[in-house]
Amino acid sequence: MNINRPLATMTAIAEALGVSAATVSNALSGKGRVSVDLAASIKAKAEEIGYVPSQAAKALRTGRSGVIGLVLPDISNPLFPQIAQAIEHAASAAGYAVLIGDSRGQIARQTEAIARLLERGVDGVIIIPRRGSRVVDIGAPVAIIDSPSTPGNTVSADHWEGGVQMGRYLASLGHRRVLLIGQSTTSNVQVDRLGGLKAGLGPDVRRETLWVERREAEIGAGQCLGLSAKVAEGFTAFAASSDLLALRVLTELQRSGIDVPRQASVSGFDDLVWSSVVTPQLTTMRQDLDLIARNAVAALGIGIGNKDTSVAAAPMAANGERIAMQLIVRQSTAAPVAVPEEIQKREESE
Amino acid sequence: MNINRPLATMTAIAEALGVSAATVSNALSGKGRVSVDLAASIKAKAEEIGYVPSQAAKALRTGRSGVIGLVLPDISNPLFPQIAQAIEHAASAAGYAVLIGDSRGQIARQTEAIARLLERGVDGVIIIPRRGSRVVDIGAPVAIIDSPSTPGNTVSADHWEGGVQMGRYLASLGHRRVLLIGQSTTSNVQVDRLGGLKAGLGPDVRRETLWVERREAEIGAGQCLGLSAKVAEGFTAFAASSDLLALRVLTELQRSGIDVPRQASVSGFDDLVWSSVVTPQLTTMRQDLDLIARNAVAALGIGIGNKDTSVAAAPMAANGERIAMQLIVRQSTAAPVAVPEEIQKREESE
DNA sequence: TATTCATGATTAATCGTTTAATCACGCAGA
DNA sequence: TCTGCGTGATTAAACGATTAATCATGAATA
Repeated sequence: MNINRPLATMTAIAEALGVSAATVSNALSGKGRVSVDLAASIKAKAEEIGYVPSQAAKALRTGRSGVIGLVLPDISNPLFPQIAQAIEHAASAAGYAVLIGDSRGQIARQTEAIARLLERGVDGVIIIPRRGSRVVDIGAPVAIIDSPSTPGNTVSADHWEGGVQMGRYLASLGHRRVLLIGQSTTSNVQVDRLGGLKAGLGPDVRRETLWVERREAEIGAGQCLGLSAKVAEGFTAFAASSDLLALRVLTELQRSGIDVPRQASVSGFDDLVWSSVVTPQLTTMRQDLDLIARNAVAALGIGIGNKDTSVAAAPMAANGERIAMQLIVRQSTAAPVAVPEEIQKREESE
Repeated sequence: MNINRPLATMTAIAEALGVSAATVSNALSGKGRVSVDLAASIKAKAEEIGYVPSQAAKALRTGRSGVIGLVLPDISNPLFPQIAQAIEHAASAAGYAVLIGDSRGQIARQTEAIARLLERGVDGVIIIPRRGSRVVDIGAPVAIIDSPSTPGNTVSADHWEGGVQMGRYLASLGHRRVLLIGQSTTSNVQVDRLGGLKAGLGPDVRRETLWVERREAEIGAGQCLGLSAKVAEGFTAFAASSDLLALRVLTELQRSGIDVPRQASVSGFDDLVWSSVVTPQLTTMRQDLDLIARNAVAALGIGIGNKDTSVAAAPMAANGERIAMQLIVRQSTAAPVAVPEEIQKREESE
């Protein structure tokens, strides 16, 4: 395009204006002492020749790359696009670029992925750890987005409180028999969400918990979870710990000829992209990912500013910010139809 | 962790062994002339002190950052996780790191996102352009993953041929009345897929095309598409241009009390994560994203090797590799039930 | 007139690698 | 003995920005 692009350096500006490179640097950064008119003409010249600072040189000199790493051990996580977008946005607002760190779904490679990022000279790392895996000290600023109940967590949605909200909402609709559905008990996030749900539903609501991973160990993966039987038992609401699970629940119920939400309500968590395209649209809890991302980046920024990287992680781990979740009511939840008498009786006698 | 980490430089190795830094560089890169035993002891020392080359210094000196940018204009694309993972893997195998470029869903910001990546000194950019947006010459190596029918496309799945496969499969099941469902006519990918579907279904199959975006302009977003009416008309198969659309179709049909696949078959494209968790599991076409990613990175590698970046894009645009798609048959498709007589008659009379 | 001081700009070193150019040295051929 | 050459290593100059230290200049003060 332009032959002078590689020449668009500070020295080039300096030579063109007959000043020293240091002056150019000072003018552009506004740090040293430069007369206003010289600074103006330097900036004009920079603009004119299309000057773009060399990140490599800056990184070499300052020891900061202006890049942070983002590690998502479970990249198949459907929330990934939204998280990545939120982090990228927050990071670029803070002047950072984001490098992808992928551990290819294997927990063991999480450390390896982090190491690769560190070799690339990232100034810090944001990690969304896979279910319960611990992050070792890596000698660099780290922000962990997991769950408030995870030790070392830096910032995350308040999954418990989100569960409470959803639980209260379902109870307020009149549901008195709710099935809580989680994928795995090793996930702090899911445990929190279901725990919150129980608390929110209150003591007057009967509930049962279904852990899909455990059930699948018996019946085989991908099999029906036997939800229509639960409806027959009198369950009127199915609260899943994630939209993915909610989707599974929704389609299984529909397949069994159960009308959602008339005969059974279904709710999820995360507000994934498809939540609003399915019929009926899914009621769910949304995380404020933008806010979470901003906090994570901010926490990192503090750490990066720290000279001593080995202790930088300590002050950050202290905050453990928890971000409120937002209830998104759509079509998959409604008040239950009148409970059949025989079930109501049995329930009372129990 | 170790105070000597910042000291783990080439010069440190050189001093420790009493040789020059140049010799260390030669030994480690295997380029210059170094005696085998000296090289061995240099490598040993490097290992010992935990030497990690400074990417910044290397980038400054060589003019190559070893980083490529990945631009996904529509980051909410549910295929993003898989694409990102594939690209990251292919890139790291080729010695590159991947920087996220996000245009926040806005087509106009695509160029802006690319510019930001370029400022970061990326050696090349992989772009998955949003529906039909053109990529301007950016004076750096670019690989475009879109559709073979897009001018400038570098590598992509053979969406048309994938459509043909799916069409043949549906026809072979015995479907004679198929509804093709796409989101937007501005997407080359979707147009290709539906075009291939038509070709694959052959002349004996009656079909109609539903463009959701167009329909929603009339009925409003998120409304029912009136698919049960189509079933009543005699349509036995619904072939969507993406899994997201297929999911919408599936749930709408189920909501209407239509049994999938007994009364209607549903198929999608992309094999997204949820395809196998819904009930019934979705029949779909899978892209070989790993192969696509490898090709894209390879194409970039060629370009990066080129000194003259302004013409580097030219030889790459020439290949336009198309990667075969793979049919994943699951539960959402089956042979149609016998067609009701009156419909069959009407069809014949038309 | 001599001293101090603020201002504005320059010098030069530095970050860690790469690489072309150079050098020292021993050995074979003339 | 002198020249030429291959081998193994060194020198030194980049790459482009940052920054502490220095310097020149003129105005204000003693």
